[in-house]
Amino acid sequence: MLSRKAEDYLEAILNITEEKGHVRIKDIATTLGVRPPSVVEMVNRLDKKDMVEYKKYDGVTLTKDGRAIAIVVKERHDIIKSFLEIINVPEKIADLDACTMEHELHAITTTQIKNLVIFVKDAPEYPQWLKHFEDFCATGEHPCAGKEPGHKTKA
Amino acid sequence: MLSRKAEDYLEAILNITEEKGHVRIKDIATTLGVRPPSVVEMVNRLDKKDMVEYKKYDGVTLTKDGRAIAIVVKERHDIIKSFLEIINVPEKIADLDACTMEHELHAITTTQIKNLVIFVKDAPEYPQWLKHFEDFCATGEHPCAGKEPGHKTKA
DNA sequence: ATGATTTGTTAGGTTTTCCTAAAAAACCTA
DNA sequence: TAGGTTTTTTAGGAAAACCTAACAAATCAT
Repeated sequence: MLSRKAEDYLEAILNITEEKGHVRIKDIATTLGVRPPSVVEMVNRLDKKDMVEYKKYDGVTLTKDGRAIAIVVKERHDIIKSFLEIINVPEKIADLDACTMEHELHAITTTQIKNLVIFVKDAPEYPQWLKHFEDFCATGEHPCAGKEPGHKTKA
Repeated sequence: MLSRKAEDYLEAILNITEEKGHVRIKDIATTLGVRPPSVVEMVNRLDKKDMVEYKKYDGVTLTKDGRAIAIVVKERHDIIKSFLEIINVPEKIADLDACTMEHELHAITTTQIKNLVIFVKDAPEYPQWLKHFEDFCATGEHPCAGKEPGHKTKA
């Protein structure tokens, strides 16, 4: 198993690869907000674990394994970010917090968040409950409170 | 600022205090799945930061500051766990993953998750959309698909 | 093509968090 | 209370991430 940080590096390498085609130590350092020597150290470790191929003074490339992990992490990131945006967390904060949550969640949890995202995005129309949720966030009142017969707190 | 781990220790100490009244090194070790020397080390550090009071061979107690932090973390934990259970993550997994998520989320994110939880729990009745979500998880089909006029993917 | 600049690497050091093994204190029980 | 058990503490060490400072390689521009 890789550490969170190792996963972060792989994800960054994937992103840079997709954006620029080839990955320099400096790019990784900038992306992750660390200094070049830290990158060299981690890249060496990832190389030892066959997650990247790395030759001194040359670029870094993901191996099949490394790429697979990077893609999984990135997908988790996107799903979590989508979920956060659904509940009206601003985009930038959603992106940041997705970075925190993208590691170490149980597969079932990720699946359920994913289900919720798809449930909302594939809905025939913009869901009523989300409109209600927005109202609720704004006013603290249930838009449909008092209209219903039963008035229990949860099932 | 405290590290995640430091927060975990404070939370554990709070929980043990509430359950047992007084906190032994061994209890913390068992709760967190670490060895006693690790606990002694951390407790010393927390003592230096005035988060706990600790006297050798005697118990550990939270200071006002330590208690305040522990309570915040625990509340976040409970909110996140509630949210996960709403989207049908099993209780034990929800509890575990809440441990991961309870640190380092932006205040806005926590607030929005909290809003969602309250929105559901305070609803006049068990929400229709959650029933639909459950159906969707089971079948992969929107219960109301095809019934609506507009058929767009999201707003 | 050589000197300056940028980029990358090495060396050495720090902090956090964990560990094992061994010593010390506290505790129980006969 | 003496002996044995449990708990706690100390000592010493390891791994993961990070850093700065200094050196080396590569690149660029005249």
